[in-house]
Amino acid sequence: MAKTGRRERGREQSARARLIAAAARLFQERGYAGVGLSEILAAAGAPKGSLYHHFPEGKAQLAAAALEAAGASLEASLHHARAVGGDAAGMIEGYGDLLAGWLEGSGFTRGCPIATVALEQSGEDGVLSDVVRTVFARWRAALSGAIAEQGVSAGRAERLADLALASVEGALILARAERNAEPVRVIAGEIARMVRVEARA
Amino acid sequence: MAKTGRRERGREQSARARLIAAAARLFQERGYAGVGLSEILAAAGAPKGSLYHHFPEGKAQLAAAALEAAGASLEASLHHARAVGGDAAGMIEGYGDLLAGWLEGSGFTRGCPIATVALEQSGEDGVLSDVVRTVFARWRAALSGAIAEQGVSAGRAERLADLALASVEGALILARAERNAEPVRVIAGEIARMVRVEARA
DNA sequence: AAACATCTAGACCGACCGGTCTACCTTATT
DNA sequence: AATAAGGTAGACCGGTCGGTCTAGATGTTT
Repeated sequence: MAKTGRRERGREQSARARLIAAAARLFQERGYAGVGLSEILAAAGAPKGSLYHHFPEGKAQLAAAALEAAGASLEASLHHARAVGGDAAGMIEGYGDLLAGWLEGSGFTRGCPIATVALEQSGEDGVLSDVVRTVFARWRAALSGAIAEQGVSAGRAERLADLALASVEGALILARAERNAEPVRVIAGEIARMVRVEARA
Repeated sequence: MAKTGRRERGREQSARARLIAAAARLFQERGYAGVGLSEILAAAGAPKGSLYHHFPEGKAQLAAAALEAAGASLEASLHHARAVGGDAAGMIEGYGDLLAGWLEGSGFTRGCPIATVALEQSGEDGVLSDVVRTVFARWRAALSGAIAEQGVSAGRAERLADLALASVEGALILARAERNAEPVRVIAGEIARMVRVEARA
């Protein structure tokens, strides 16, 4: 009656996990439409049968799982950055540093793990749009929660969280285009400074 | 010896112009890889022969022309917003209003005309990356020039221009995901306020 | 060991991809 | 009228797309 993951006992990643990881990385680099199944399969070292066994609805379902995983991972990093940085401003700085590091470490191919796919979705419909929405909502909640705890009103905290999120997302676009991660750190620092001022007031 | 456009005498757009306009719109909505040539051709009402006559290097060359055109158009709007808004802060607010309006008017399918394509390019190579880089550089120059004219030091003006550009770009991502253009206006207003404070100081 | 569900493996499919090529139509030049 | 050039039109091509399907390997349960 066991339900999940009773096969591989910790030694290697399951095919499912490898597919998610490969898809997340490739979609992050070149977007949903820009990556074919064959490339994901090759990167994951899995045949088509495995893909359609674990994700019967195909590419879209795999992408949804990949975005969810990437979103959860970044959310965890956000909470971690806050614990390390001490306050909300430190959280924002840590967030910027983390992403700037990813960018440099990957030769400027890996920015925000969901932004590219988010922008490719034009209509409201589709699983992917839903996932994107909830991931952004969770990131914003993490940010605004931390800001509100510093004595900023809830409404103002939400605005600042939006601003922080948007600024870093935008900075990632510019940084990738210029192949220079500095703007990400600078802009995150700028917003962090702004949050510190308002928290003190 | 006439060189250009001696055919259609003002009555209709040339096939070339229609191709650029259709491509710009579709790439803006769904990215480079997400749109096929056949769709662009259908939207422009042109056959393949025309495409490859005007753009011998194919899809990439058409996309480069489309991004360039969209970039120049938005740059002009930026200068216009400044003239109307009076100062750099007004320019930023006008910029945000313009894009928020686009977003709403298109059912949240049209955000930044180059961001989606920009994010799909992972390597440094390629014509498209070059075009993206120069378009961003021109937008930043327009912004930082306006800010610097208000008595802000050149270096600081560049930082603020980066911040404004990044914030609005990021806000467009969030706004599209949520199908709500408010964040764009709010964030543009926030940055405009920030610029006003620094200009006064 | 027999039966079973789970998962891997990849051949195969029709549709569509970007790109090439030839034929033709229209206009300007002579 | 003849010729040349600029531009339009779309059939056609090999390759790749996402997706389906059958077969078999791998355990697990009885």
